[in-house]
Amino acid sequence: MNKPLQENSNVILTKITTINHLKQFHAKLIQYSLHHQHYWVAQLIDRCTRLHAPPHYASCIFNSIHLPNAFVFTNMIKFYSQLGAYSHIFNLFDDMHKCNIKPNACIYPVLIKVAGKNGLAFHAHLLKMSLDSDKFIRNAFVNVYGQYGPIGIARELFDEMSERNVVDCNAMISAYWNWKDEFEAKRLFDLMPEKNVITWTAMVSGYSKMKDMVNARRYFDQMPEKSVVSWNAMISAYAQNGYPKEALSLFDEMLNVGVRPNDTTWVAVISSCSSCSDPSLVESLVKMINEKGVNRNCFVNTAIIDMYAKCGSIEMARKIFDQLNGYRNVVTWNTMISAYTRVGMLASARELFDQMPVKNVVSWNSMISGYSQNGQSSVAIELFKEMTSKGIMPDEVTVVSVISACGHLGALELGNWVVNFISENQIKLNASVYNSLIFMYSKCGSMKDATTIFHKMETRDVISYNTLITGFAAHGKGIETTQLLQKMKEEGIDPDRITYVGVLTACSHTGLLEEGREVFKSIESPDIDHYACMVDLLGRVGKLNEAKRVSERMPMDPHAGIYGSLLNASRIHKRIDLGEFAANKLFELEPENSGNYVLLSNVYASAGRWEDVERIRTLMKKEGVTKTTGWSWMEHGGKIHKFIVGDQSHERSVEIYQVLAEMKKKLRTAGYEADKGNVLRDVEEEEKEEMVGTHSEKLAVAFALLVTEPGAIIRVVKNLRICGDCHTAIKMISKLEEREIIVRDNNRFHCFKDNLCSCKEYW
DNA sequence: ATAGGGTTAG
Repeated sequence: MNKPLQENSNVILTKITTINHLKQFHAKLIQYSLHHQHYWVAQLIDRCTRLHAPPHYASCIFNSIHLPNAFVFTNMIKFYSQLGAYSHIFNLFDDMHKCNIKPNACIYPVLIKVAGKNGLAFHAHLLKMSLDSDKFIRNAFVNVYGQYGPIGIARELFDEMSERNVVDCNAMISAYWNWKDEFEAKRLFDLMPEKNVITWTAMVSGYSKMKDMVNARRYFDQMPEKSVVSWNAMISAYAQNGYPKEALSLFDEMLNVGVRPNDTTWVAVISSCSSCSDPSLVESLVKMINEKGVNRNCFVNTAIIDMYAKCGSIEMARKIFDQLNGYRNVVTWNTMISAYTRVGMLASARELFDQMPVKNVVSWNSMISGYSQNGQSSVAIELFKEMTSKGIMPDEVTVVSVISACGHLGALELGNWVVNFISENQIKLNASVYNSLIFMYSKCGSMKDATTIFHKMETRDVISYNTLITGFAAHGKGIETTQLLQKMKEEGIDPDRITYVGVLTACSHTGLLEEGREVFKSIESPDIDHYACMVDLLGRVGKLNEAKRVSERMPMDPHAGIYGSLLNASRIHKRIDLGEFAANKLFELEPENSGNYVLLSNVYASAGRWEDVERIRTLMKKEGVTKTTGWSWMEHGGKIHKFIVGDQSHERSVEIYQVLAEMKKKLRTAGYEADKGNVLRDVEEEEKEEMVGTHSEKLAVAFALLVTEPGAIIRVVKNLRICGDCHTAIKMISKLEEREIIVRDNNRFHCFKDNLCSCKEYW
């Protein structure tokens, strides 16, 4: 019965389309005692490869045979090659030698593919064994060099071939596309005497890679015949280049002409659906998947998890994730981790991260960027340090997140360490890396370095411009931002809404009224943030009535930012009536934000109305509103130091309080008197409680004074809300000790020198 | 075939 079964085996095997079928078939083989035969074991393993069965299942089948032959070994190697499990493959190769099994020719292409970046060494090895003349092996090498480079060698091997068939030409075309050589790919395509469906599909995927949708579609439409793979290539082209709707409609067309989708099609379709963020679309797709009995391999399941996570149901995503126990790969884990970090559920993400059996660089990146994007920059940096200490090689994505985290913290020393690390380890510098560097340098106060990086770039994109513009805005350089706006238009880069927020903010902080008006007029459809910038600009230059009019006449409902600007302007220009109006609006919009009470009392203080200041203070106490305190951060010696009100936790606390006391003494002697009106001021209480209630920013400043040499620049970073007396204090210190002090107060820089502060308008 | 990155904010 063995013989006829083998003859029909192809028919039987192609009917196995799910892992459950495979298991049933395996049971049948055991029933007929055929499960020890080389032929059937090899076929089963091949099915495992095609169906993406879990590794333990395949290795269980493999281990059930006593002495595998070349066929079984080859298929098992193919299985591992799909998983990228290189160590397993080389172990199997060694085992073959130990068992004295001569590898047959068809194993070499598999091994060469797997050898990947080590292809060169492997090539030399095969040359020594004089195996390089085999045409399959040559073709495999064209593929390997085409993929990993140098492409010149691929071309040499291709040229040396005595006769080149379609398969060889296809390999070469794919190689050109891989190196984005559109010209050579097209030339070879035009030269080819005969082309097959694979040739045409390679052109579709090639143009898709270049994001050239017009040509991709042109070749797709011109194809004499289309396979499922051709349809997949075109659907994926749409999916990967940001046209999910087109991908889905092409999928409909595919179904209409009667082409049966395979696993790959489903993955592309599901991921298109993820980008549409349309829950009803998700429901109908899931229904279709269930009705059609789609083989839910690991890829399909992972795509489904991602789809649920991106379309709002993180619980559903987690439910499927839990059901896949034992059928997950590293991407499945990463998908779930990113699902959590995207919505800020860092604890859940971290739990999975710590639990996952195998991590890759993406796992680390997801977690690091998760922390960085959710305001936990220092944790991001900690995790990065852990990563490098474990010898895991960061890539360009890692450094982008870490540099951005350094920027948020103002951690310049650490940032420079990362820059050094990048050049030492030859990490690729792409636009994102450059952009993150521009961000970091401008956040750390060095517009010079930021500008240098900006000019170093070969091509700048809208984010490069936005980042630099925002940097100049924070440094009170208005003219520079309008010039950059001009320059980017000349370079053919369209400004977006963030560009305009940056330029308008800069105009506002520099008092460039007319320029700001011009810029605002040039915005096609200004959104609420642009209106907020205009209100801010008008308010700061003293045109308070016009500012209020703009807020009333704009086409959308004002948000807190608008009233915040009005309130701030009222403080600067001592307009009690408008201040009260804006504050009342803010109390309605943000009842939980205690900062608004403080702002209103500052308005009263600016006009010397101390009874009202006192009234607000009592009101705050009565309503149980407490000022939320934040940490102040600074960087010294590559380490981040943080301080909070009444902090005694710093290892140098005693010295810090001594410096603080000296600072006060000096200020007293110099005739400094505290600004009476500032509700944040607690000088008397501090003295009563022996400075336990000291503000975090004062502690940070004291620490900075302690650790830096006189005359050096002090860099105080992050969350420094330097108000009234602290501001005066720093100004006095800079004069007394002849130091330049740079202080960052959220997004603004204040340079204290010679009793001057370069950001005066802010106060 | 599925996963990860850079810019805004009173």
